[in-house]
Amino acid sequence: MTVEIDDRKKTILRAVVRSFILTGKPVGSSAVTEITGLKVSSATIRNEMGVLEELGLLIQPHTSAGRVPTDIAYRFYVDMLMGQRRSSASDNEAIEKLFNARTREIEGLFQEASLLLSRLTHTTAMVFAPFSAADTVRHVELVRLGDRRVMLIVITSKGLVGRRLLSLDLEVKNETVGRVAAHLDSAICGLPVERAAASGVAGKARFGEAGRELLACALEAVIDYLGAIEDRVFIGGTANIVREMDAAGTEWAQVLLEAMEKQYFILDLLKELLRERRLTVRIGEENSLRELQRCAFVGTSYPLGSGLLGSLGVVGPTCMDYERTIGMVELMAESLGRRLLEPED
Amino acid sequence: MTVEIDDRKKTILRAVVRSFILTGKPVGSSAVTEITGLKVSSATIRNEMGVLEELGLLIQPHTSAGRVPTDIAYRFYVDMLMGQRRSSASDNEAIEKLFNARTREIEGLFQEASLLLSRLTHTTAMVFAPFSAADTVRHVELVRLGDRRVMLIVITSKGLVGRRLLSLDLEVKNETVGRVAAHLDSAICGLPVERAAASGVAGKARFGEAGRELLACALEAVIDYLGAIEDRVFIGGTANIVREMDAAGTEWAQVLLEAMEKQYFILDLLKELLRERRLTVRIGEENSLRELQRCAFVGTSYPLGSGLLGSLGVVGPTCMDYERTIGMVELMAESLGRRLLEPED
DNA sequence: GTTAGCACTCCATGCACTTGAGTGCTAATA
DNA sequence: TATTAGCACTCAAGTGCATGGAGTGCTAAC
Repeated sequence: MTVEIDDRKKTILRAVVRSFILTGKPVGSSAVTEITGLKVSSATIRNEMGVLEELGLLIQPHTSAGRVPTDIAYRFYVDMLMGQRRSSASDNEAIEKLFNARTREIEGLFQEASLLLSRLTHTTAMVFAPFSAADTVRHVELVRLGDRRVMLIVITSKGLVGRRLLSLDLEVKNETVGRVAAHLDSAICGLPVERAAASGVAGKARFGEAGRELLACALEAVIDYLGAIEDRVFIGGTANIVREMDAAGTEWAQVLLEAMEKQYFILDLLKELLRERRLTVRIGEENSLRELQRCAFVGTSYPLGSGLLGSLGVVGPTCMDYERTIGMVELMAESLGRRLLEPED
Repeated sequence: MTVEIDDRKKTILRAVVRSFILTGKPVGSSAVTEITGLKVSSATIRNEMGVLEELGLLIQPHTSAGRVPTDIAYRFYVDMLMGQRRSSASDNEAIEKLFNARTREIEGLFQEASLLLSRLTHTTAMVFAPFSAADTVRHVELVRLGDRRVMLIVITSKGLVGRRLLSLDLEVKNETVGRVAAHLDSAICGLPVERAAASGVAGKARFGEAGRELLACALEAVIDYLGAIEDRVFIGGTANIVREMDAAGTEWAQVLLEAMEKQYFILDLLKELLRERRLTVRIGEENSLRELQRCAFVGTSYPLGSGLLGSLGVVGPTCMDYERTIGMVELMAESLGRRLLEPED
């Protein structure tokens, strides 16, 4: 049962995978002879390819066609046959350019990272930035927008900002809003979440009915914000789904696009990477998400500062250029991490 | 030259448009007879359709096929033939449900509005929220994230929040960051943008070299933020592009998806709506954006509070259900506006 | 173990043919 | 003068069939 995969078989398999990735067409025995330069006839190659088919590494779309790699073959290729991870100087340059702007909004940075990664790899890229576990409140601000409408802004000790729109039953005056804000700010600043609730309501007697409503409402929203994990996913290059997937039909592309739009769906995948802490390649049915079982996923994690990790990855066709894609993902993770950390760390 | 479009021609045109929207197939003369119930033979209908074709309202895909409406026909339909704008009770309910949550992050509100609108209309929806013209600074906060990394947070009088990541050349201590923040906050709070720059740098002598660098850097970022118009576009339902456009080829869908990803591209379109201040329908080549010239666009504006306007719209195939789409867009604009304004306004 | 040779399979292409939907035209009709 | 029945015509789409070619599997010889 245990058939040895000798060097020649490896050479042949490598040739089939590379050729198929390049052309997208089934690879015949004579093509393999040509590519590999092996000093054997196509008949010998055919025999070998027959064995590889029995091993489940190759399949024929139909009897008289060339061979196509299976998911297992891609896995074998990535694990054993792949060459050096590639990234060209111009890619490096593009990434450098992205990161050397001195000041920039961080959301924009992640978004552009995902767009650039998708462009460089011709896939759909996603960058996950877990902003969870914000421990204490640094500043609370209330902004009156109308008689019954107030905006709450929370800044946490980690520099996260939350906004909530509060709709009140009673009208509040500008002055009341200011007093409630000051009270709230001084009452709960620096406190851990679990104690904020109790401290906030203390001293509420000082306010009128409208003020008390605002205070309760704002406090609820603060706790809600702190409790909710504000994880953000940035997705770029969704257009590439259509380009790469037209072979598999438009229906398929649509399903994938919908999955991308429901970001929480992708979230689990990216969270797993945080646990893995190293480059991960999932090919075809290795993906637990059904939507991705016809795709390949390449992802890794990156340091986000303060010991936290983020993750990023791309989704593309199983016949992607693994060397390049893996190289790009690693390069982007490294560059992004470097940008977010102090040089000294 | 001026051929009268009499009632019968209108009836026929209406039937062709409705049938084509429903089935997507060219409409023949006998089908029109059946739909309209006109007491004339199909030959008469043929004659009339011939005239409508000469007028540029109908075309035949090929000689022996039925007729298909042109963009001009859709325009005529929307202007003259369309029935009541439709919106069902269940649609109303879905929108109500979206808006009756008491507290909610405003970004999330816009995002979900675009998703819901896209689902209800089977199109790609976009909601534009112009947060520009933030006049004064309400609060400035600096958060130290590392030795040379500080996050700047700006809150404006309108409740907008800006974040910028500052990378410094010199190391700063926590205490310095706090002092600089306090100085900056008291110096520029409440000032209009144009005076913030001058006031901020005053008194910088109090700080050490690192502090002065931080101050300069932060001030620059504040001004940058206030100057930059933080307009946001929320897009939902991009998957529908693929579903609706498969007839027109995948290449087309890809172009449109890319345009959606470059949001600034869509921005001009949505900004125009702010000037129009009423429901706008652009069919096919009426769209100035080349990417949309095979689509129809339906959009309108909505009140954002403080006299500001936002806009929203959908992009779909020219053969969309105009009654329903227009109804939905209007309903959503109205509901969103109502949610954002005080009931009293 | 390798190879040449050959029969075989199956896809793709092109061609001829049919079918059906729908038109345009014309001459008769109300 | 508007309408209509009738008919010839057009064209897309589907079907059946022959052909070529790419590629395989098998076998017998090396």
